[in-house]
Amino acid sequence: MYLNDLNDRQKEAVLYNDGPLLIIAGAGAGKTKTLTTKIAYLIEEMKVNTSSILAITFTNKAAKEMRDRLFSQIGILSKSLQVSTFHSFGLRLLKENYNILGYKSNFNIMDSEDSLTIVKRIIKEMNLDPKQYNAKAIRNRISSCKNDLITPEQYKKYTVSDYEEVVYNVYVRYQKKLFENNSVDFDDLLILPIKLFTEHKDVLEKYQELFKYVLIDEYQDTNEAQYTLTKLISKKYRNLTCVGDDSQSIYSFRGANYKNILNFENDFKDAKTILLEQNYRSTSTILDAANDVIKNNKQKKDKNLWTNRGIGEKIKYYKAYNEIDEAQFVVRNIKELIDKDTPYNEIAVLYRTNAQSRTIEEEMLKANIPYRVVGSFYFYSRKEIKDLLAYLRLIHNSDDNISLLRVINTPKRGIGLKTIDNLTKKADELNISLYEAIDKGKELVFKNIIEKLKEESQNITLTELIDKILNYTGMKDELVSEDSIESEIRLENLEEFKSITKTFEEEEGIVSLEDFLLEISLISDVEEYRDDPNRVSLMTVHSVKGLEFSNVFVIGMEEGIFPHVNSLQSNSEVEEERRLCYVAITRAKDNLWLINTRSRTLYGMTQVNPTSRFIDEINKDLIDNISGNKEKEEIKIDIEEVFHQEEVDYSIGDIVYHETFGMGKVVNISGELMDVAFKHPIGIKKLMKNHKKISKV
DNA sequence: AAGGAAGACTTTTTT
DNA sequence: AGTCTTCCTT
Repeated sequence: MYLNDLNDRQKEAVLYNDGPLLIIAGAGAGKTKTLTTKIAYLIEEMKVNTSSILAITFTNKAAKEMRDRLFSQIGILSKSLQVSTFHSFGLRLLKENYNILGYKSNFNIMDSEDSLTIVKRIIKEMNLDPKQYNAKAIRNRISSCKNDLITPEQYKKYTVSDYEEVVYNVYVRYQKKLFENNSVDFDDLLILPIKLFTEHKDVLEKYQELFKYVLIDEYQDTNEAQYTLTKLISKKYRNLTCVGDDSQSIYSFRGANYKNILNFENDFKDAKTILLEQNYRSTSTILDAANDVIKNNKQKKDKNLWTNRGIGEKIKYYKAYNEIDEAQFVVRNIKELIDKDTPYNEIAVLYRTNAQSRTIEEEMLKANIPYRVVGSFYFYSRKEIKDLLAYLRLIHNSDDNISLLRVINTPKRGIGLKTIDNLTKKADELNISLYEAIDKGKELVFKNIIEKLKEESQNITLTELIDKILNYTGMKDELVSEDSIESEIRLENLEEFKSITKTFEEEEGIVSLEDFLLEISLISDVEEYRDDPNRVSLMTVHSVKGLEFSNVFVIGMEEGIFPHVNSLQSNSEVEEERRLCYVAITRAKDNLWLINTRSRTLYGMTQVNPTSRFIDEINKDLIDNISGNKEKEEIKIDIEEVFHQEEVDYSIGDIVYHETFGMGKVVNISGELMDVAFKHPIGIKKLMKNHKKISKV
């Protein structure tokens, strides 16, 4: 039976079911396979009820992957398993217990963009200088607090500066506002269940009894809130299996703490640990390169990954002239692969930042290669989609002030700032929602449209409702009459959205607006609905985790891109970038290309970046340089061209001269970078200390 | 209140 | 570079 497909270690992991178990699994060591086999074993051999099993992954993609595998292993039975991300599990708990927590059944989930809007409004309301108090920074801070389970009151105890005092006040208002809007944010999906469990022991016990077996994937990426939730739910039966790899921890910016792995044995004294070290994915060349890179990290648990797949091809390194050349090189090579009948879904292009996808996309379009950009921000963040969603939300929950403000004048209805001001005042006075406050004028016309939609929504499907929204609100007319290429794309996107709701309806039977809105807010990636394998994948290194491809191109292997500039100041952040690089390399089964450019235009500035340190860390014998034979020398020359030979020592207050920006003053120094203040309109610039363009005066 | 122009601002990663 | 903001004119 299926156990025969496993190696001894994996088998051991499947068969051990007496208490806490930690599986440390290197990349490609059959982590997911082990987990799914374990679940199959629990169900088929140990006769555990499917509803007693809780399997948690980190991303939707990973959850889908696990569901698919389980389906092929145990068939239809897998459909009744709870396999979800932490956030969607939190959502389930919230749906089942919202009243205990004081929410109404039609609560809604705010995404991070909505959160930002709220923070911006609060900053305005408090009459703060938005330059001094950056909304994004404050939102991130609030989010970190929440993920670390720090309440506003606890935060207040540690405030030392005026700035933090302000953050505290914003935090308090933010929470209040969310609650008033009957809304929760992403972080609440973790925090509220914890609150529920700690304040209502009976509820906790119910769920502990329900989920006798808990399995967590990508354990290295759990943050404090997730860890606490895990501990709470598995405390009674202690059948907790965590799988992870500290070398692949790449979410510390979200509060993930890979030390949760290192601490597992402390937290669960009788825990058993099993190491999976055989890699089934990559050639030894690729694996050696990955090991070469990761061994430069000081913080890690020692593992010895090995493979018997043979040496395979060398890693191909190419230094392009610029980012267009880089993209053309990639496309050229993809074409060659396709000519050799390589399936599209065995090819991936990986990059550090989303902004890099654009050039590749353009070249792919030109070359007529079908591709998909996997990742967030692609679809759901489009204006027309967000507008439509806001209408849906407003129909479902008219207390949702944020959505109302978004669409009350979209398309234009002649409702301006003044009207909204009056409305806000009235709503504040009477302590009612903006929607309720409407009783006259053009805004009443708007309200009537919503009322009509509300009424009609009772008897029609979601897809039909969307059609009505597009018609009644004038969204469609506006786009049709605009008659531009842009408006056409927007219309297409709306059609696409309808096909999503249709799929939703077909898969789930009839879907309520409520269920749809909650589900959709946790899914950032429209690709999850399209299952077309005949396309090349373009994605960030973060979103590729857990996937594998026969052929992998990693672009932008430059200092400042990968590792990213913002990480260069701190050792621990560079180590995280290195883990990220490790993830990128280990996605490749057979062929790996590492690519960078001599010069790159990004965000409107052309920069010349040195080759990524990660390339230098790889043993040269593993790499075949195909940029022409001048390679490494040339890279050296590049560095000499751009940087001073010797370190120049700066201190704050020094006057410097920059060839482009002129005279400036050093205002801050951190590591290899410094902030230099130049005259208006240049302002403060972050610069590399020993760049040739700068000299000390 | 709307539309357009100029100016400012941001540019890591995800649920 | 592209997007978002703000200000000015109509």
